[in-house]
Amino acid sequence: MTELPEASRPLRLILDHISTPVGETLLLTDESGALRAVDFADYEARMKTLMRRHYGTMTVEPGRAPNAIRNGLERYFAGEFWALKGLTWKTNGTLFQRRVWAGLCGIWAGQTMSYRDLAQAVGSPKGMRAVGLANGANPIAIVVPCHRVIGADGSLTGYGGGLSRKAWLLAHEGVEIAPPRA
Amino acid sequence: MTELPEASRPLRLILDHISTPVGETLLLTDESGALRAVDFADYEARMKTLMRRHYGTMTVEPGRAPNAIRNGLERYFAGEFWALKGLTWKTNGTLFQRRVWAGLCGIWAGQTMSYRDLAQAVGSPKGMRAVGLANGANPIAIVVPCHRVIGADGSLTGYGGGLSRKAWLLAHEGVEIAPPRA
DNA sequence: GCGACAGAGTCCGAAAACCGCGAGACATTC
DNA sequence: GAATGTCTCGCGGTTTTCGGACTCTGTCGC
Repeated sequence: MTELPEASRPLRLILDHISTPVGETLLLTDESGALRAVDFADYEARMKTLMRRHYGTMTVEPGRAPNAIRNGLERYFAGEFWALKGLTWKTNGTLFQRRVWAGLCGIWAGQTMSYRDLAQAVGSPKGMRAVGLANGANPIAIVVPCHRVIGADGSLTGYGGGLSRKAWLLAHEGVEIAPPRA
Repeated sequence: MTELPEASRPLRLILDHISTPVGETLLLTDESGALRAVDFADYEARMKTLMRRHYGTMTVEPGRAPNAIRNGLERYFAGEFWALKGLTWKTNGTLFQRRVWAGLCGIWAGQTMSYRDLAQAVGSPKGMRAVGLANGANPIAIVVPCHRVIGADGSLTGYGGGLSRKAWLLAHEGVEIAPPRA
């Protein structure tokens, strides 16, 4: 992981919870109010290792995320999908990861994209598998919509928070997906 | 956020219902107003898997089909069989399937054809069974009259929406069919 | 640093299963 | 003997399934 100049002082993060239709969800924000992570409560351990990889040492204390962020998520779950567009978030991944995550933000609610096509879009036509990895390393679930990437054949194929959540989110956005293979 | 090229946007479909003498019926139309599927409400699941096979992922939202289509079907059920001739529909099957479906449209109301003869007509003299499959995969019931194909011995033999509907439709069109059993 | 390895994928080919049928071979019924 | 019924097989296009090969990147161990 590249080190960034800010490393001088450990990052101070604030941990908040909200409850959503897909379960208790964690919000990690920094002192400037920017979103640093969104993940599901049952994956808290993974989120923390991810944060540590990206930011080295840091402090985490319980608190309340800015209202803009809490409201944005609530409105998303109420059906106003565009409410996530304006949220400010920061990540610290590799160049390739940032490209992928940026690409994700180009997929609107109700759309999907295959790993292959996303790989092509970010300039690594054959890197669909790598895109899968970068996707899985996305720290900001839901807001950076990694759940909108599916297999080239239209199957769900995988999601860090569990396939059922991915299915729920896509259905919520009005996308028809093949049933989980019977 | 970087501008990313065209995420392949899934097909947007509109789902409408009409009630007919053979039961509640589903109409699926696309944004251009073309018919993409007609099926019976109690077979909705099958219709969706069929759509998914043909179009991959898609979004489906309730709405109203164009009046031309609704009226066409109503007039058909009122006895004006030719009212379906002008409707525009689109399908996405294999070459063979398209040939079969095109062949179906050559059978007028009041006529029937055997699977064998239809197979011959589309250039696969021995492919009567394959014709049966293609027939069953016809997404646009009634409008593409797959119900007008019957066994070589004049029996009904099969229909995706149930034999009773096939019998009703043929009777409605004035075709005499041997009674189911004696 | 360097190298091995795993992973939220995809394409390809082959084989098998699936059927909305037909025809031929027989058995059974008047 | 015809008429009717059951059975078996051949037919041909799709779909599904299964392996295998190929690909690119981040991580971890040395």
